[in-house]
Amino acid sequence: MKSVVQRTGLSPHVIRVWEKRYGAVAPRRTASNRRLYSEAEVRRLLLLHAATKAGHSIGTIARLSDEQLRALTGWAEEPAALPPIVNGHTLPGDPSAGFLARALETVRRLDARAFESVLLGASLQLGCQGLLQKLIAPLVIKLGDLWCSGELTAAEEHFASGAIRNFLAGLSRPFTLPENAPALVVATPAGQVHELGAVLVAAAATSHGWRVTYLGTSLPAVEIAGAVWRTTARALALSLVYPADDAALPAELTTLKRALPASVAIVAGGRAAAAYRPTLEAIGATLAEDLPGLYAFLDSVRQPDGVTPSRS
Amino acid sequence: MKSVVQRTGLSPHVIRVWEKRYGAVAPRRTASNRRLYSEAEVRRLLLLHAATKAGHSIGTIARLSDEQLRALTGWAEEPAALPPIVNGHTLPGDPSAGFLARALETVRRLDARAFESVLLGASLQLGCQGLLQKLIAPLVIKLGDLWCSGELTAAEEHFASGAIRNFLAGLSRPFTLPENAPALVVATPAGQVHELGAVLVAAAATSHGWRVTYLGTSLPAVEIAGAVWRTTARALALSLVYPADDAALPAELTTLKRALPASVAIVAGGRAAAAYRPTLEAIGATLAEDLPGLYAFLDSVRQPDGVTPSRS
DNA sequence: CCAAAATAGACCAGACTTAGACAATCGCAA
DNA sequence: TTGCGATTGTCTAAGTCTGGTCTATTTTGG
Repeated sequence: MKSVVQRTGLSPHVIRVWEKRYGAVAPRRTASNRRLYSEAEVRRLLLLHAATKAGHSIGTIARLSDEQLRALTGWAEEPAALPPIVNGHTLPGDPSAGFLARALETVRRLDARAFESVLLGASLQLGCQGLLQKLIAPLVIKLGDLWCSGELTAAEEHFASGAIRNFLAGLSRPFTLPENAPALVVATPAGQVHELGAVLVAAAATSHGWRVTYLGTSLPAVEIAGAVWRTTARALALSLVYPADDAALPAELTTLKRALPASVAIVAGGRAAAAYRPTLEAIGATLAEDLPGLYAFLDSVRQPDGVTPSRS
Repeated sequence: MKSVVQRTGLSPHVIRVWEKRYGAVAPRRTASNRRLYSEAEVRRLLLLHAATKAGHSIGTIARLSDEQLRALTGWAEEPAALPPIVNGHTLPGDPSAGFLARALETVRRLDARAFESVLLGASLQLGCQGLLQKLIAPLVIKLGDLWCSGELTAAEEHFASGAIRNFLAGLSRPFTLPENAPALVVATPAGQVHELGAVLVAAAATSHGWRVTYLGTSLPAVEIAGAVWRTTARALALSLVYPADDAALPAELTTLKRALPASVAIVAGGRAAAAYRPTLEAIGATLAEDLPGLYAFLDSVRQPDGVTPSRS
């Protein structure tokens, strides 16, 4: 099972040597003498790796308890288990370092692998929800800011878009949803060209137990409404990012409202959502400022027939 | 009944060995000792195939129950086994035709999970290359046709785009590229709004051992060129799908050519590529009609300077 | 008689295990 | 500063385990 253990970012040799010389871990063995690591041991190895990267020598920390290690590294929470398929490496060097800054730096370099590596490290350390709220959401906002002020090129923005999208797709895959999970349609109305917000919403809702139908950017109202009808969705999420002064959008939104089933709740978010507040209020949409706001909306809309097994 | 069992994508040898060594299945026998598989056993073999592809060793999972296997693979629903063909000899020509039809049907229903299920089943039976060449590529073309003729709504097109994109992202993730893999930039020039072709190219190139920087749709020439410079890419792939009569595109392409390093090879593909042939020839771009064409281009460009010394 | 399918066994590539050697690096004493 | 030992990561060699493939041979159905 060494290949699975590669998700610690350590080489097989190192893991064996740590076990033999310092008794850092004591994995079970199969009948044929192969090492079998428990989830807890994998996490312990991650902790040890982080601690050594932070400067502690392995010989002095190998026998410490998990609690002591956590205190040493400053890792707050048990890292959430990740999709076991990942084969990437390169842990976060500094537990305290800003993932945001490193993510931005990799975007600037257009280095997809390094970028994914940062996201992976963050997801290990922060957990799925933490990743979304503490890294992805701020990152999306930051990218939007930089793009608006011209400090980010279109290539960089597109690149980050695609990379985040792909990563979140992989993150959402392992979620097994109950058959009766409520359905949500995520889209951006015609004229809205930025995808990142919608992607973020889709991932958040999926991790929150919703069955998401993602439609992407710039769809006419009729199309969105049709999709809602066809998927019998309970709610519709709209991402409004740019432009913030589209004269045609209010009409689009009212058309959309008219074409929707009356029972469908609408939520809108994104940097430009506030700019369209009157129209949004007119069509009865909820405004979600941030991810907690989105979660609150989703919980309020989720009906009691589903038992809401929330994942965290 | 072994030929019918090929719909699991496994070789006859493997199926027999799994049965003999691990007791994975226990098919009934005819009077003359031939194996007779039930539908449930075929599905079980599919599950086992998926699980082994996901990295689990057959020896440890062969005795698990179907439920455990489903949990392991994350397949909520019954795997999309192949056409329910029975004794009728409908087999050899195109096992992919069935997948294509079913994929289209799930797109029509906007059912993301069913769609993924079809893609997953196809990837098992056809393999990675087969999936791309026999299902995804035709599917992309078909979707384009339907969209052009108005038989596909924008919502369906967007939905399929996103779903395929996500699936291919997951498919490419496990690839571990050598450090010196040649780099490729994939983009569509300004004005080109269809993403699917570019996504397909990106996945194909990744699976072919290239380090891909994916930039998405509708990027100005300067941006694309800048990305090529920064990633020190050896080649650039452009996807031209729609529109086929953009008057501004030739100028865009020549600008692009001028801004690129001279050593960078350009390849163009997509339904609209032929329409811009003169311009493409003028800038020295290769025209790739299909995936084999793309592979040929990639192989011809891959230089021997990185001979993979296998030691860094 | 031939194609297809069955069995038993050989075979091979790759991954894993152990033991030990080797090379950097660091701290500390002279 | 130099020298020396301890620490720590990496590498090699030889043997084992695992799992897919292949061959030889026999049986069956058309």
